[in-house]
Amino acid sequence: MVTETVENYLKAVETLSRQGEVGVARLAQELRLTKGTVTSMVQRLARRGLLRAPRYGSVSLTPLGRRKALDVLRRHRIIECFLVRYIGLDWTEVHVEAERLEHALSPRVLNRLDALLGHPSRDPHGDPIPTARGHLRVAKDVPLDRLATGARARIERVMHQSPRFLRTAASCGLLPGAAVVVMQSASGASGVQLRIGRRAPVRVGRSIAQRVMAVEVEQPRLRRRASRAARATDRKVGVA
Amino acid sequence: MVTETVENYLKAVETLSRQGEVGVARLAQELRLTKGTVTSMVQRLARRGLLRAPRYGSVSLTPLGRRKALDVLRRHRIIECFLVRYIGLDWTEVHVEAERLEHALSPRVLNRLDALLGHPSRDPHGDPIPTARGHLRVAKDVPLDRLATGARARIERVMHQSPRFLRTAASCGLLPGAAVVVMQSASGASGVQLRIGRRAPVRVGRSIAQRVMAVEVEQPRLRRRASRAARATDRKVGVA
DNA sequence: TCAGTAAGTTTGACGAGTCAAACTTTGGGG
DNA sequence: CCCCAAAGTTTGACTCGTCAAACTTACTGA
Ligand SMILES: [Mn+2]
Ligand SMILES: [Mn+2]
Ligand SMILES: [Mn+2]
Ligand SMILES: [Mn+2]
Repeated sequence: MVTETVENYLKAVETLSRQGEVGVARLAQELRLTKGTVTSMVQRLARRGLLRAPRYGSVSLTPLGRRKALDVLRRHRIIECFLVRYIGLDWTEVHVEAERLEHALSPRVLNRLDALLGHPSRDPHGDPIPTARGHLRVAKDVPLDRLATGARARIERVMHQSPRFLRTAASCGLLPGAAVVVMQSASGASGVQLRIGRRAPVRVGRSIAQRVMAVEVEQPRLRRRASRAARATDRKVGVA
Repeated sequence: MVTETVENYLKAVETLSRQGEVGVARLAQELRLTKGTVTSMVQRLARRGLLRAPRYGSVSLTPLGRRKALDVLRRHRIIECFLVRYIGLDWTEVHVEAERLEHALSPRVLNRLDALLGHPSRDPHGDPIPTARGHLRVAKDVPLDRLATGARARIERVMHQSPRFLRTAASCGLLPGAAVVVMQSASGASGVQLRIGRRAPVRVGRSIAQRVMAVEVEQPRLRRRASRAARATDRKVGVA
């Protein structure tokens, strides 16, 4: 039986592994546990065939483990969509709620929810939702601080789940779907200067710019409508 | 911290205590655990001030324990309403789903859900929903096998959660809100003969009649509209 | 009245999940 | 090349929730 705890470990390995090696220390930090605890748990999961855990090496998911991790991730993100759309929660707060509900949702209910939402492909933060068959689309977006001066781009996702961070991002219009123009690209520690939508240009610090992902837009002068999701969120957050 | 396990114990004590003494054996049966396990758990909960557990006596809830039990029950029943109304699950199946979700719902989400549903006072089985302040209305309904011949009544609730049982009840029209006339009252083991709605009279066995609760209707000839809940359920179950 | 049975308790054991603290390995800077 | 801090592991202990099996108490009905 896969407990809530096990699901959380697997999900953590999956998400951390998208940004480099997954060490015990990193996992321990993510899960807010001690290193010793993580070492022993990781060894047990390896014995169960869910992880590979070479001694002193980087932890990785087996196909089975990955499958289960993506199942959890799918539940998590579909729940987030649902909480925003039907329950009326703010996108800055849904993460914690989903963190608990993701373990209590039967396949039945999940499927109904998915259908009710029209089979969404992204959650409110712009993160892709794994398919029911366990496939996760790889995003080819880039953090704002890698964009060159003059680039035009569309915000794809806002990484990092803390409400503090998300509120800050939202307050300057950095929401999935928003259009941005880079007035002055990031250099040193000074951050990046942006025009977001039709707002006055603002300077965005490195720590934020690193965590907001965007894709460059090819046809900049062609006026595009913001996506439905972006407009809905705008209303919710009170963006003009 | 109140774990899922503890919540289940408290809820079980609360519901069982409405039908007599709550002994360890009865609790063990309800929770599908051994007597020994229940004894020790019940003693721990007593130490925590949630239960009273006199040696060899009947278990009961302290005010604190009762409060927590009713909170869980409230969550359970609101979730059931939600699953029927928004997710489209059948009333015969919502119980198991709610059994897991009831432990994962934050007060925030619960309140939104409650509002979304228009603050329902009963769940799909007709069971009353405790208020947010922890008050549970006492029902003065009576099982079908206590009704006299000629009595006219309205079904209030169908006790017992097994899908098998609920499907059987539904198949002969015994749903909350349905109108019944007692053609022949229960006697011996023979069950009761009923006219349910406008259907042809049927004989309902004791085991069923004992678990379907009804209230006598004063003005039998005054044609009353079925409650909204009853009609919704009728559609779902395919009742004419 | 008292024997048999149902109800309740105790005991000893276990797996999951966790921590603190001591210990070992690894890898990069001097 | 070597040292040492960071990363990883081990050890010993603890709580929670559970079981099986032996034991004790209470009640019922003959
Ligand atoms: Mn979680
Ligand atoms: Mn998300
Ligand atoms: Mn439950
Ligand atoms: Mn119910």
